[in-house]
Amino acid sequence: MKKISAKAMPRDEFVKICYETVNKELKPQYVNDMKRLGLSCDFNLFYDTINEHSQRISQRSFIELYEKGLEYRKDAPTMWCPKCETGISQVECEDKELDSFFNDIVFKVDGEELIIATTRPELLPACVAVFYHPDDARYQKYKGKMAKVPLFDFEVPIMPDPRADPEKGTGIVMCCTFGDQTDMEWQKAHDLPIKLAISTDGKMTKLAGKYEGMSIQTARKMIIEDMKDQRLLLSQEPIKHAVNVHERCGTEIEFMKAKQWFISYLDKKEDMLKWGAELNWYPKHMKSRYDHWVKGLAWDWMISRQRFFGVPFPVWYCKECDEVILADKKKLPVDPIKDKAPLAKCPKCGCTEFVPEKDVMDTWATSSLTPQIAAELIPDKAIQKKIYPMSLRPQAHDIITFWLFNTVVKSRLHNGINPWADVMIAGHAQDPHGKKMSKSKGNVVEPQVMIDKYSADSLRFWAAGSKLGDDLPFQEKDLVTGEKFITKIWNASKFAFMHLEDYDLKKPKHLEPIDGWIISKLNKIIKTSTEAFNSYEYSKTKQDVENFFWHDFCDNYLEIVKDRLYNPDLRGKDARISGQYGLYHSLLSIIKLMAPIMPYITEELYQLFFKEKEKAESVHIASWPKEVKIDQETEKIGDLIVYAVSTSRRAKSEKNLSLKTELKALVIRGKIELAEFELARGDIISAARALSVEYQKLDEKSEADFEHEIVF
RNA sequence: GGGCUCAUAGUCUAGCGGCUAUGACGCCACCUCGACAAGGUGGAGGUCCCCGGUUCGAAUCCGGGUGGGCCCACCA
Repeated sequence: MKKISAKAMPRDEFVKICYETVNKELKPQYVNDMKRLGLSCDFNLFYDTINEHSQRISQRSFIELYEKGLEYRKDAPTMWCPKCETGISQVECEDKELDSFFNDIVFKVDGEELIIATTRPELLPACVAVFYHPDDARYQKYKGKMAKVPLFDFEVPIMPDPRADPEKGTGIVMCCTFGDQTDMEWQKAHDLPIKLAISTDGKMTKLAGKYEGMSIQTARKMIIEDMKDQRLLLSQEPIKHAVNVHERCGTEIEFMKAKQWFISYLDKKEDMLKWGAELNWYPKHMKSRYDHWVKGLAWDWMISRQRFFGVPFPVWYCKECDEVILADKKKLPVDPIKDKAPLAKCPKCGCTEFVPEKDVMDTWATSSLTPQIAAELIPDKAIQKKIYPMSLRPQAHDIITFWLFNTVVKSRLHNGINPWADVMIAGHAQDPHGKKMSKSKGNVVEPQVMIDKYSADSLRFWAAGSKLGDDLPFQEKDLVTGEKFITKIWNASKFAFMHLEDYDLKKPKHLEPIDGWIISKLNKIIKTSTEAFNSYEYSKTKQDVENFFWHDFCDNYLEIVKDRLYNPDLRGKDARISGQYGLYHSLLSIIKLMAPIMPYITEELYQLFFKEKEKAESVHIASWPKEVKIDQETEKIGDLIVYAVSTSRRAKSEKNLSLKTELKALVIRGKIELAEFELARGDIISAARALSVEYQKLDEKSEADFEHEIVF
């Protein structure tokens, strides 16, 4: 926060401060944040929407669309903050509940009283008409008549219009050209005169007569007082109503008239729907937001803003005839305020003086070009072609209607193609109560603080925890889960590496059933995870891998394979190699599957051990694990081992005994053949700590798959 | 007011026609098992928001409510 006002200095100076803030403070901070978050980018290449490169492309876009006849400039109402004295866009507004009064004031028709309710009596001098609903019987008699405006004593027509709500106030409404959105629609629809009662600095204009120069609030008060005195104000009803205020200063916004630039696209709604349908939406339902937005479009795209900082329009106007003079496309970017127009005289009238366009483009006019801006960072045209159109736009759902939509529009208008194939729409982190985080509510959690306190991996682990597109409430305690996962995978890897020191990557002559079991289960996880990632369902991958790692791999597999790894003399060398094989491949795959979600810990483990055995320098460029085959028979034997182990654990736990307590005898019944059981016997004895293990085959028709008896 | 979406243990979440409803945090009991007590084993805790309907069978599908979220519109 610089706490400076653009009004207090020349534009040059203000813009310079903006540049310096962006380049020296914000950009390094953002880049640092992205690196810490673990974003994998080429940080030598970046754009911001205000640097020369982006300005050039943005201005070129403006010129090209103008040449295609897709842009025009005309008078239009614009939202205006009288305090900041600037035009503002809709995104800069917010709703605020304010106390106000419905004032019943007296208009006169042929000497008779006509009562109209208004919250804004100060706009009376700008009154241009009075409306009632065409079906409202009460007011039919006024059709075609004139109403005399109180205090100001001029007459305005009384007309029917369906936008007048019979239920509101007295059911009859006054229209002041720049009162609100509806007032402006009326102005357009009935071709009413344009009257401005308020100037750009929020003061009453000379239209207001004796109230000229007063602030809006003072004028409102004075007019109410005067009407009371003259018995023109019948009553005041206090109401609460929502008004649009400028989010920075909380000032009620006004509407002003100004010349604005538009991109003409309202006639392309059908095409827009087709363009949207050609995108692959993840998740699918997000497309409706796009469709709904397109169907509801009512205006062309206004791209000009009356602000100081932004991409300038590459435009001058002839001082005499207002002819548009465009910049030379080869000399972009230009700032018309500083630079000279490319012509000596106006081609239309010959005038030699030009007026620079002072407005700047709305930020979305430039942000909508991000695919082109990014692609053109690389000079090689062949590579540019590879990059644009792009494969994916990742973004959140709140800006589908502007960032996503506008980008599609620009790409189509310029090149006739969609900017990307897929769009992945994520949800938002919310506060612990499911509310949107916002500075004004004071419920914002800074990711950097959480990364400092926990880690980027934990934060990412948490963020990957909800379904794509769903919002996710943030609670700090949820980051503990990620921390625990990191510790667990560190410890499990430490154990694995210890036993893999002498492993030469060879396949064992005979694969023990539990080793085949973990590999087969692993293959299932690889399959589902790969499918999930391909449709951007990262939360499914996260959950599958988490469960597989923690329960199948750590709780069961490691405990069972341990004995063979520690005691090659007792269990045989090849039994140990079989364990090493299962251990190596399952852990490596877990690390690879988890790498996109927890890039730091997985890379650390890869560097510590796997790098010298595998070809790739980093886990993040290593080949994605391939599924081999799922072995149902081996899985059945493995399941029986796991059953035997967990059933003995439960028995010990129920007796409050240590898990290392030895069992005198363990009887297991299952559906596998005795010969198959013999392959599993060794692992069961060691993992269950049973002195003797007996197997009995269950009848195929038996309801239970497994049974057991335990003697302590 | 409109669109989309969500509702599952104290909290967060998975499942989206058929197992005893998943996992995590928290809670309780027990356990120093040669990776890990930042752990292990087990346990308690749920009218799967409400009301109807379809179905042999609904947390899951359909209709109607209620509540949350985001976006849009309104705001005389």
